[in-house]
Amino acid sequence: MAKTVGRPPRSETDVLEFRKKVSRHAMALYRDEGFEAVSMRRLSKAVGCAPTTLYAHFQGKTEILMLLWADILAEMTQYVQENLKRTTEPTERLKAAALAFVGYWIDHPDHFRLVFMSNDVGRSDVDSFIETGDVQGSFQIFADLVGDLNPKRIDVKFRTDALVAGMIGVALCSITIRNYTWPTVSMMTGQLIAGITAAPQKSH
Amino acid sequence: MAKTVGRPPRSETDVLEFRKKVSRHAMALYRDEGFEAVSMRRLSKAVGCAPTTLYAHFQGKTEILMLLWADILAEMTQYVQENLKRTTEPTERLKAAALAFVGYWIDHPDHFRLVFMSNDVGRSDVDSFIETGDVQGSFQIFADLVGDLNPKRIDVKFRTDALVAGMIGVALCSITIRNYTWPTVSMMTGQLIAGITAAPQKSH
DNA sequence: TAATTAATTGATACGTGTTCCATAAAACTA
DNA sequence: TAGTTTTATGGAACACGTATCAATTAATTA
Repeated sequence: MAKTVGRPPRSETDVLEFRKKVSRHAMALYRDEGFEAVSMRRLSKAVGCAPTTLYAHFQGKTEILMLLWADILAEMTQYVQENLKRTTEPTERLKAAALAFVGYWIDHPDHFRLVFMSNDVGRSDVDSFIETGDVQGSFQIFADLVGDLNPKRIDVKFRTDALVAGMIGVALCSITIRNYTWPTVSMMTGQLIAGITAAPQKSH
Repeated sequence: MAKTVGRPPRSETDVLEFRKKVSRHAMALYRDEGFEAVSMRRLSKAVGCAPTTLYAHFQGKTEILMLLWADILAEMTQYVQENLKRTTEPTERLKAAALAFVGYWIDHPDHFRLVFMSNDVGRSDVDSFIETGDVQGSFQIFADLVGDLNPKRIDVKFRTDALVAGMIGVALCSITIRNYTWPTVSMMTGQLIAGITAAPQKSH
């Protein structure tokens, strides 16, 4: 850790600054011209650096795409909260939140594909991202709502996780298998929530 | 429809034969060397035709990949049925089936990615495939099990679809978000099934 | 056999993610 | 200033999906 001869490594702030810059341009490209527009070559041109430089700062394209996740999840979270204020009854609030959650993804299928269907996600990438507060925060709403629903607060985390996974599945099916006549989102989320309010399972 | 001069179009059997041939080689490539190995150039080499010929027979790579779906779904269906025979009690049978379903995908994440996470699926492709009996048959098991569970046979289709979507979501989350400590598959599927056995929802 | 129509081929092209490597620039210490 | 170390750059390369288009082969009827 002693001072060494030569050019010092990138300062912490420099690294963050560059990543933020890339994030901004990637988001602009994605927003303005869609998913296919955000390629390494085009992105590097927008940022003003060489394509290879991106690989010096990121492990690959996936790590860059994850920068967009935070924005999308934030937008989704806000949408859910907006459609939440209507009622105060716990079950109705949870129902409204679930409907908004699934509805958001169905209304923005490209966002869903970007976040949940990027095929080549290396495990380590996702891991580090999940530990960021962004994701946890996005799903904390549902933990709160489930907690309100179940005052005894038994298995709140487990039940919330199962609900979230189920909702993601409903969105996935509705988005990718369009021709099949799925039940309404309302019915499917209703059934998911019914699973939560059911009697506690016997542990085994 | 009158006889015309010149070379006639491909006969029905020729078309089917070629598609079957491509299917076999694609499956072999995928089984032996993994997903990345099945590329248009390599596949055409294996089949013994020019790469462009594949585009004369198929709309694109996605349509070829869907040939693999049938095999995978058949394998999955068989696995579910094998893990089904143990018990005769309806709820336990459904639980075992759900566990096997999700377990299969978790044990074969590459297959899951291939079937449910191929990103560029054109809608028409999927539509035509879904109408094939293969898919319907793969999920008919669950419709039967749900039917057995609920003798009154109310909303069997709706409840089954919601269950399937939920299970796919559980698999998706467990596969792609590895670092997060999800509840056990048993707990999550148990909650999904609890949603089915719950009292009928009020229609609205 | 000659004419005609469909199927197939080969070549070429574009943009893609990614990697390697040699070189240049930058930023620091001695 | 000279030396050293890191970062950035440019260029090339590889295989990929996909498209176009002219040339060729094949199969049929007149």
